Amino acid sequence: MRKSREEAARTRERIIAAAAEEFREHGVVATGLADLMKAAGLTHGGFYRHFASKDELVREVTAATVDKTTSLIRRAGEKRPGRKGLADAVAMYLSPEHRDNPGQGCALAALGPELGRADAKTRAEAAAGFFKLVEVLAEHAEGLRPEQARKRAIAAAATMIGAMTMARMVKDPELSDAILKSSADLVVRSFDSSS
Amino acid sequence: MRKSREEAARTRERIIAAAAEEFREHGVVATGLADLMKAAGLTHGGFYRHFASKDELVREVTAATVDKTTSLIRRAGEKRPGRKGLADAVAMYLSPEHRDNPGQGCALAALGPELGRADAKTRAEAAAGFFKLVEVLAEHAEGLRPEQARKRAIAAAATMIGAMTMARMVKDPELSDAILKSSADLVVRSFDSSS
DNA sequence: TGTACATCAGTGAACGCGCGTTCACTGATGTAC
DNA sequence: TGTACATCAGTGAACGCGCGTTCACTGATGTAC
Repeated sequence: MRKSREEAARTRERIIAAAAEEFREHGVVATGLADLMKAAGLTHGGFYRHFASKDELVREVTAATVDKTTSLIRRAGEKRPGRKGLADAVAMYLSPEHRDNPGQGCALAALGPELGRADAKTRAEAAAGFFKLVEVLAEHAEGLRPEQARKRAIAAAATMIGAMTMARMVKDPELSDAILKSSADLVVRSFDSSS
Repeated sequence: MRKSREEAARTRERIIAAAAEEFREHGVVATGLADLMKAAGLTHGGFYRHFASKDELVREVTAATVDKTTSLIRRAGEKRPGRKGLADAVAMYLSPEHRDNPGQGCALAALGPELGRADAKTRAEAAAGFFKLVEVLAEHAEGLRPEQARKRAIAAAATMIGAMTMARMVKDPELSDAILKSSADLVVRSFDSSS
């Protein structure tokens, strides 16, 4: 039954990918290893050939997903220069598509408080992801001192994450859309140097 | 062993209070009924004399806690008129004390994504709580049309909840404080009519 | 290059444990006359 | 107001179940000569 190293490495990635989706969709604690291994097309016994514990998997998933989300946001913001790029990036994050597909989206919005209760390494990965998102946003703050840009970007990132979480919680589509729209407006406005 | 009706009613409240703290501190799924009943000074067998299921308790806890948080914020904002009252309310919500005591604080910040995955009634209670918070904030928006005030208040509430969640996740005290401070600044600024 | 042996990815059963829920029991409280 | 009986709040043991983790086993892959 032994598989080649390449194949084993691919299996490991498959487990991480399946876990990333299941965790973001149902929560970390609510997702069992058996469910998640089945989603990866395996039986649960093989899990420990790849990870020392569920916590280790959570750590790896957190690191992988926050990086991926940040890259997507960065790329969305690079298509047009300056404030327009910012608006594009924010619109992508605060889109109905992102709201309706938590399994593919931002881990900070899907798992926020749970990551806050995770072990130190996982929390550190999550925190690093948050500040990477902050950096991406800060790059779009033209005409502000770097220090000021960073402050605005921190608040903007918090707004985006809170808005996505609340938009998912509110079932009424009109109200949920309003949360996304109002928050996107605030984020873009928040980088104006005037106020 | 039978207890009087009054005492039984007090017991019920004690269970809700204990659950409210345990849920917000450790998460709903991660909190067992036995733990929570012990925290209320009872054995776990008596739980079902008061609630039909864990889900029913979650629903009641959600309704009770979001109401309580909103009242606290409202009261904090009533001490001084207008924009100053807003600043007071926001400062209370985004305080290090609130961050360091999730068990006593806002359920939306402590349980956000988990409430989004809860059953319809619980989610509705949580959503109602969110919009009550929005109303409280909107009351402080002087000089804005009601429609505009509501939009700003929605984004402000999302910012507050996201900021609290991230501030709890980020362990470095300086960075965590910066999240609270930057976000509080944004929320207060966001009600300026100029921009 | 071919052969013999060690390794180990993945399977599936099993481990102890804690989960939400049920139940028989207790005895104080509530109700009916 | 006093008595007899029904009710039911709370206890503690037990239910089946799924959890994270372990383990014996398999057979293909990797390694050594």
